[in-house]
Amino acid sequence: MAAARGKPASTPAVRPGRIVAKGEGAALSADAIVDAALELTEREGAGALTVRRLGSELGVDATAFYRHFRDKDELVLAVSDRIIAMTLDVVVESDDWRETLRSITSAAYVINLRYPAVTSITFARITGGRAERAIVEKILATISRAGLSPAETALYYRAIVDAMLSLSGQAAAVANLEPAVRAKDESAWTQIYGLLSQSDYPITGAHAKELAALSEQDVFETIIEAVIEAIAARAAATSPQPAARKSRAKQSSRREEELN
Amino acid sequence: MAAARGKPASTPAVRPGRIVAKGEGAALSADAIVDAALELTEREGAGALTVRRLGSELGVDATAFYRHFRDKDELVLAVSDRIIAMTLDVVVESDDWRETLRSITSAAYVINLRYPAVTSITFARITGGRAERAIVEKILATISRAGLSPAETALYYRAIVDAMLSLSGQAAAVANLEPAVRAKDESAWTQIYGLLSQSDYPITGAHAKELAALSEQDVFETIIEAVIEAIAARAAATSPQPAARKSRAKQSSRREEELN
DNA sequence: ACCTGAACACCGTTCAAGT
DNA sequence: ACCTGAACACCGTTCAAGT
Repeated sequence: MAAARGKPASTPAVRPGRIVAKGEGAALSADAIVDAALELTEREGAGALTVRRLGSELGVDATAFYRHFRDKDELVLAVSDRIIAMTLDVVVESDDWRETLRSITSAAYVINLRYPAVTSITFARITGGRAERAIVEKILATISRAGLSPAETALYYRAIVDAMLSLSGQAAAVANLEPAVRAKDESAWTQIYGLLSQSDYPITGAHAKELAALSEQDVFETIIEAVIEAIAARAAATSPQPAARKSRAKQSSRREEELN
Repeated sequence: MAAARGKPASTPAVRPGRIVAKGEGAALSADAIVDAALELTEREGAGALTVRRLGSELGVDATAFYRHFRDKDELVLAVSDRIIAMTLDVVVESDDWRETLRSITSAAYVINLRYPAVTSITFARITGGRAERAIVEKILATISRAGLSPAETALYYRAIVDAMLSLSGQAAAVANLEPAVRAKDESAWTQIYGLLSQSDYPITGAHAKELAALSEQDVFETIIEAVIEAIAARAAATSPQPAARKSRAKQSSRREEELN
């Protein structure tokens, strides 16, 4: 809608010629397209992420896109890698590997939900890009500090990452729903499950209020915490220093350093 | 392709008239459309689940569909509820609430993956249907047996269900990829991450072989097991009978009955 | 009461043509 | 070297018309 070719009426001081309405005068490039895709999808939601819409946003024909990306899939993976880069930017490293994992996973969750249109398409994909390689190395290095075997380190790496990505994907899918559909689903615990016959669904009835009160982020953190605890339990069970066994209780992160 | 109107050449003994090629002569109905959607999507994959394709499969005009469902979303939720019913059919109840949760979650995972096209659309949705209400009641009843407070029962219900659904959705999204794209992504641990510079990505290099060897189902079970252990740990920490504290070690399921 | 079929407003993508 | 624009083969959905 904004800068469609042929009606630049609302744009003041339009220069003549072919490449007129291009935002800020930047030349079309892969990076400029990724920028526009991020900005457009955050501003207008999942429905706006089309090749045609991107073209009109950048003031070029829709098909100019194919000069810079093989197809839409390649663009979406590039955008995803940029989102991972943003995640890495806000991660806080800690001496405690548990705290570092919490920082990485919650940063990923929050930032993925700023871009649900992209997240819902890429949460089961591999970008292979620079940021993805960096976050893989960082998560593996963090889990390695717990002291598991290589096979268990790999298994729990995947457990953490798949939980983080799949729950982000699920929350993103909810965010992408049309508002009316989303409202219907979100009110289910009070509007559907809260009104069921107590004799047919007694346990549901007994928990409907508590279920309605939960936030998606609480659930996310509960699952991540369960996986972190599983790593700690495995580490304690296989630790070469039996003295470290009783680190179950909360201690100051100073004390944890000895384990890393 | 199969029973498209106008070329019933391959179908023998075709009756004349308007409602000719309708499969098995059954009248068009919501149930028949759900049947056809399940069968079609399992046989031909995600791309086949369109209103037009469903019409030609059933030997009717594509838009006849709108006589029985408000829109495609309503159909997809009805199909999803049928998939939940299939899951309930294979669940094995155990005296041990942990075993019952394992049975429910792994049944859901396996059956969801038989219908990835539907699962990838519905894994973040609420059907509100009969089967969904039954599985909600069953999972809540099972977790209740662990002896948590109502608030914690609700929290861990959501943790188990969200993990189960979101990981099913992620695996389904992978299954829906075009074969070439899927093969590229699945070979990433050997083709991309296995070939990185050892000096830039030392930890990744040290774990690439182990990462490539993991199956998605192993990861699924690891996450579910972590949540089950978290429930058991909370139950042990808040148990009214301190004698039950040492139920950590594996015991015969006979003994567990006392806790339920 | 139920089904048909033309039509609408979209998609991603290809390709010959322009500059 | 890069962009244009017509065209292709699709989508979900609406609606007046048929039986």
